[in-house]
Amino acid sequence: MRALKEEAYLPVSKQIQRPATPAKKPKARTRVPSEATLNRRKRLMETKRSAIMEAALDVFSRYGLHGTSLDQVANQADVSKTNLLYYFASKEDLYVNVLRQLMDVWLSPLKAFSVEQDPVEAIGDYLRVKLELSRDHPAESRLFCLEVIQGAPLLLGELQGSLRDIVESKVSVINAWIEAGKLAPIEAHHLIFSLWAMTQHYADFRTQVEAVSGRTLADPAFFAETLTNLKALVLQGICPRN
Amino acid sequence: MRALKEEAYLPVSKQIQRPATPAKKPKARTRVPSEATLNRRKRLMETKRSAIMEAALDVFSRYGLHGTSLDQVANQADVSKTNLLYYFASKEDLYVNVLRQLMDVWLSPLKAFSVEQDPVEAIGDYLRVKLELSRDHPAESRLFCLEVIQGAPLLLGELQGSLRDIVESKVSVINAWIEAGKLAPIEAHHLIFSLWAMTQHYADFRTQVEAVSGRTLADPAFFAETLTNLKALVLQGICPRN
DNA sequence: TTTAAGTTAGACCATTTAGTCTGAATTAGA
DNA sequence: TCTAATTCAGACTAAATGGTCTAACTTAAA
Repeated sequence: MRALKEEAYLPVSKQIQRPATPAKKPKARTRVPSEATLNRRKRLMETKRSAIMEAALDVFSRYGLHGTSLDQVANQADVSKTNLLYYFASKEDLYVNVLRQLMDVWLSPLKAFSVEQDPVEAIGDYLRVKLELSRDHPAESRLFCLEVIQGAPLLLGELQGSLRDIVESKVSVINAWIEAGKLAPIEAHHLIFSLWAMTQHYADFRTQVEAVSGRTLADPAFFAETLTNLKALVLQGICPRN
Repeated sequence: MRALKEEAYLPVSKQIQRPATPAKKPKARTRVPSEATLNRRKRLMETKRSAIMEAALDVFSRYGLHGTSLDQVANQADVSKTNLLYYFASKEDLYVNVLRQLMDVWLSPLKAFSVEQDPVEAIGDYLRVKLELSRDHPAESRLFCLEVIQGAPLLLGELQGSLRDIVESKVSVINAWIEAGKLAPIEAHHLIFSLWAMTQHYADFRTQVEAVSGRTLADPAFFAETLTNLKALVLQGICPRN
């Protein structure tokens, strides 16, 4: 939601404002807005910007980049197309911005893993948090999936960079757990992939899950049942113990 | 690949051929093609039809329905656009045909489950077969995923019908295994969802898997490693035994 | 050779849609 | 009140594209 490079996103007119020389001709009474004013303005615009991006996320995640028109997004955001293009240079620009914002939300839960934790608890928590994301942010999950399926042309850098880095660091954590005898030996990458797959499945394949089982994560009982079963599967497996 | 209602797909000109009265005026020397001729023709056309559908699958799975143009498909299939539209009434028609064909391939492995089998073996085999599908038919996996993500407007009937039926019957099998003490108690639907998710992940998120791990299922060593780990995870879980 | 189906290139049309431009209305700070 | 940023409706352009149509060419069976 945050984490954007200051005014990088502001419309051109805004960007070139505030000349380098603070007050060239103070006596001339040319309107030089105060800091406070600029900040308020900035906040307002950021709010609207966010609203547009939220609408875009919703529509893009349902119809894909090419299946979505700017008019659709503008309608959904309750904004004129002209105004939309005042905030974003192009459809691709909007799409990229939505995707980048998404990555932040999407990858943060993994960062929680640390060697000091009890692995059973850590992984149980991770399943819960990811499943909550699937329940509360299905659009993010689906759009991410859509993008990756199509080769992630716009995210490849992120995937090979920050994602890969964070995964590697967590692989180390998992390996440490295994060496300490707290976890059965398993290749950590595959464990992570499986955790992702199992939890995101309930968002991405929600239609199929609902068609087959008649239920969704929105149903609290189903959510609890799902979490319990995923934990049992991952932690205990399906072969009876003793 | 098969299973289409006889001539249902043939171009109009073909369909209204062969008048009900077999040989109204035999002496008139009007060309009435022999059975053999018609069959050969039909085979040839079916081959070409398949080639077009294969090309379509490839392109659709990469760019989605809306991201794909008929020209792209025609080029990929090495056929003129006119010819393509001679075989398929419209882009949607082509798309639907590709999807339907896909479902057959996609759902067959699950049918193998039966109560008589040893569950460990059956589920291990299932993981292997599904992982092979992810390796050998990634386009099918991705297109299916794309369609389901977007609400499966064209497959919803199938999902609620034949898919649901087959899942229910396999749920019974799994429950029987559990009651026989051969499997730890787990909700069968979730087990099935997890098996799907874990295996298809390697096709659908192949880009991400490759970005993070640097490897794909095309690498035999990676395939074997993946299968071993998925089996271990599902069967034994990650908590150390004894 | 004749014929009909299959095939093609390419012109063509209609629609959608990304993006531009204009001119006016609105808002809010100075 | 005055000004500049913001917002809007709507006309407009340019490109892409689904789909039609035609006229010619190919193929293979009769």
